[in-house]
Amino acid sequence: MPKEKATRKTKAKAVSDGGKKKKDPNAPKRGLSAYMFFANEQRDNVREENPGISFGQVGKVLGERWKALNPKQREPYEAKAKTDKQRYEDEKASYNANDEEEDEE
DNA sequence: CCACTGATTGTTCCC
DNA sequence: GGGAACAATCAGTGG
Repeated sequence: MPKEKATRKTKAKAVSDGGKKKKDPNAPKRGLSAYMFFANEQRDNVREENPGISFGQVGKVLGERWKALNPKQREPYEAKAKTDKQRYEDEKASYNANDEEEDEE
């Protein structure tokens, strides 16, 4: 097998009830992924080139196109993802700061 | 120290 | 509103 990530759709039910990776209290939801931004733009383009296609096809072609793109093409998307990540960092910072003390609300 | 795994995010589709 | 294929990503925990 080339590469089968058995680590997918984990949200199904990570650990039964062990409670190993306790979710963060404030959970600074990470920034979006490059794919998220890519989909935001391509979603329009893809649907335009494939009028009347179902989500199943859209999602698939979307992923294929994404990989079909060159690193330089993903640059703008990765750049956005990076920007979002920075936002996430800010949340993480506040989340960490809150951990110490500081009570705003 | 390194690896993995779990959690998250956004799109569209239909119920 | 949510679940599901599509991909990325990152932080925390374990050995």
